[in-house]
Amino acid sequence: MTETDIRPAPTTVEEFRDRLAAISDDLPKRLRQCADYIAANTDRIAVSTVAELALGADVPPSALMRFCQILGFSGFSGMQRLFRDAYAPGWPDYTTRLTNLKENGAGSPSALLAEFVEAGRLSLESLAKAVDEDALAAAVATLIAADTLHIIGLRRAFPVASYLAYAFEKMDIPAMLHDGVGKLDHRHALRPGDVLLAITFAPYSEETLALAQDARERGLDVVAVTDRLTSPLARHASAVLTVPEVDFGAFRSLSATLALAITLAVAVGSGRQGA
Amino acid sequence: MTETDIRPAPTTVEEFRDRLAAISDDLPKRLRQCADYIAANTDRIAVSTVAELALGADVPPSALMRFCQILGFSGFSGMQRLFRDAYAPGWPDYTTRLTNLKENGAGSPSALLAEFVEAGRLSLESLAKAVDEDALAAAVATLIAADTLHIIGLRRAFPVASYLAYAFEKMDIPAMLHDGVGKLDHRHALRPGDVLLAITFAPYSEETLALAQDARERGLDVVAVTDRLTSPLARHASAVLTVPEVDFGAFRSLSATLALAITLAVAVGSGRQGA
DNA sequence: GATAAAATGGAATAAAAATTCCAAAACGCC
DNA sequence: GGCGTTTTGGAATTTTTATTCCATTTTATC
Repeated sequence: MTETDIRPAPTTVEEFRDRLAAISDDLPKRLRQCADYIAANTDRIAVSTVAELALGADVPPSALMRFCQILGFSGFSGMQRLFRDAYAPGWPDYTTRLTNLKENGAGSPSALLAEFVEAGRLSLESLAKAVDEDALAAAVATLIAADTLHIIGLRRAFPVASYLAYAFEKMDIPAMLHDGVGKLDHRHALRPGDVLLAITFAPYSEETLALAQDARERGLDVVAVTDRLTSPLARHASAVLTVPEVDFGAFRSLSATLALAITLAVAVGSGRQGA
Repeated sequence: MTETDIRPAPTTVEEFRDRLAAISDDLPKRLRQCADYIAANTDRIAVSTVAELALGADVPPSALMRFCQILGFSGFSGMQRLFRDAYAPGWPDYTTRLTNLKENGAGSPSALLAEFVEAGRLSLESLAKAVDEDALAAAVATLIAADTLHIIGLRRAFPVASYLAYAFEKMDIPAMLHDGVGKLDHRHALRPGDVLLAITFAPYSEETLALAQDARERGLDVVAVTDRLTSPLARHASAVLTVPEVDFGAFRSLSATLALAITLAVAVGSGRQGA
C-alpha cells in the first residue's frame, strides 16, 4: 500500500462496498483479514467497538484503525457514523408482532401463521444466500433457447408448476403444463428443440422422474428444480437449481421455490423479448 | 417513583417493552419524556449515545441515566447492550448477499431473484402485521364445521387453491378443487353443510365470483381470501381474510397468500382431528 | 544474505462517553 | 405560605473507547 490513494471517504453504503471490493485484492495480510471480516460482518459495524471488531477479525486494534484510514475515513468513528446513520433494523415491530401472535397459544391459528411466516422468511433468506448464480444463468439461457417449454411438477410441487404455466402464458411464451389429469400421457408432445422444466422434492414423484428421463433420452435439455444436488432428478438434468426450503411440521413453505420460479419466468420472458 | 421497585433488568426486547409499558404511567415529567421518546425510537438505542438520545428526548443526559436505572439496568450501557446483542440475528449477512446479487446488473437473473426474495419477505412481514386474528379464527371455525370443502382459485390464485387441495387431501379432509378443467361446472356438487373457500385477487376472476355468489344463495358459508376488504368477493363471504401481497413488476409474490393458506389447512386439520 | 521499504503489535495518549453527585428548583401537603 | 419530599440540571469524575506513535518484525529487491 502506498499512501497515494488518499481518496475521499465513502458517503453511502454502496460506495463503501465498491471501495472495499476495489482494494480488497493487493492488501497485506492483516489488512486483508480486516477487509474479509468487515465484508462478512458489515452489519455489525454500527453496533460494535474497535476492540470487538478487531477481536473478531483476529487483528490488533491498530490494524483496524489503519484499515479504516485506507478506506478514506479519518478513523473508525467516521466509518461507524456512516453505518449508524444508515442503520434501520428490520424490526419496526414485526418481531414483536410475531411474538404476540405466538402468544395466542400453541396450535391456535395465529400461532400457526406466525410459524409459517417465519418458515417462509427463513426459506427466502437461505435461497438468497445459497443460490448458485451460474446454474441460474445457465437454466435461464437454456429456457430462452427452447422452442416449447414443458412444465411438470406434481403433488406439493404442483402449485409451483401451475404458477409457472400461468406466468409463461401471460408472457406469450409457448408452454405446456403436464398435470397428469386423466392419467393422460403427453410425452409424445416432447419434440426436439423443446425443454423440460421439472420440479420435484423428496419423496420424489415417479411420474416427474419418468418424464425427465424420457425427455433426456430423446435428447431434450432438462432444467431441474429440486431440493438437493443429489436428488434423483439431478441425474436427468442439464441444469440443476436447488431450493433450501424450511419446513414447519409436515408442510413445505414453498415461498422460496415460488420466488425462484417467478424469477425464471420473468428472466426467460425478458430474455425472449429481446431476442 | 419510590425506590422500592428495584426489579431485575429486562433480558429480552419483549420484557423491555412490557416493563416500559408498565411504568410509563405515573412517571414525573422528564422521565415521562424519556419513556415516550424511547418507546418511539427503540430501534436507535443500539446506535446512539446517551447525549444523542437525551437531545432527542429534550432532557439532560442525567435524566436519561435515571430512566435507565428505573427500568432496572445498571446504567445506559446495560440497556444498550441488550439492543446491540438482540440485533445480531436477522441478517447474518443476508442483506449483503442481496446487494451482491443485485450488483449483477438490472435484469440479470440474480438481480431479479433478489427482488422477488425481497418482495416475498415484505409480503410475509406485512401479513404478520396486518392479519385479522378474529377473522382468521372465524374462518378456521367455519371450515372445521363444514361437511365437504370446496376450493376455488383461478389464474394467479390457482397455485394457492391447488396447494390447499393437496394439503387437505394429505390430512384426509374431504375437499374438492373446482379447477374449471373442461369448462365443467361443478356447482351442483355444493350441498347444504358444505363450505366454499374462494381465493381471488384483482382483477377478480368472474368464475370465482359467480361460484361464491351461487354458494351464498344456496345458504352455504363462504370463506374469502382476497386482497381488500372492499373486494367484490367480500360481498358473498361470511369470513374475509385479506392478504397484503407486495408485487414486483407484474407478478404477485404469493408468499404471504401461501403462508395463510397453509395455516388454514393445518389449523383446520388439527381442529378436525380433535373433534 | 544485506538493505531498504512496508507492515505490524502494543503501549501511551487523547478524546469521548457514561456515570455520579449535589445544590437548586418544583411540588405536594398541612 | 412554610416545610419536607421529590425531581431536576449540570458540573465533576470515572470509565471506556478511539487514536497515535514508534520500536520491532516481516517482506521484497537486488
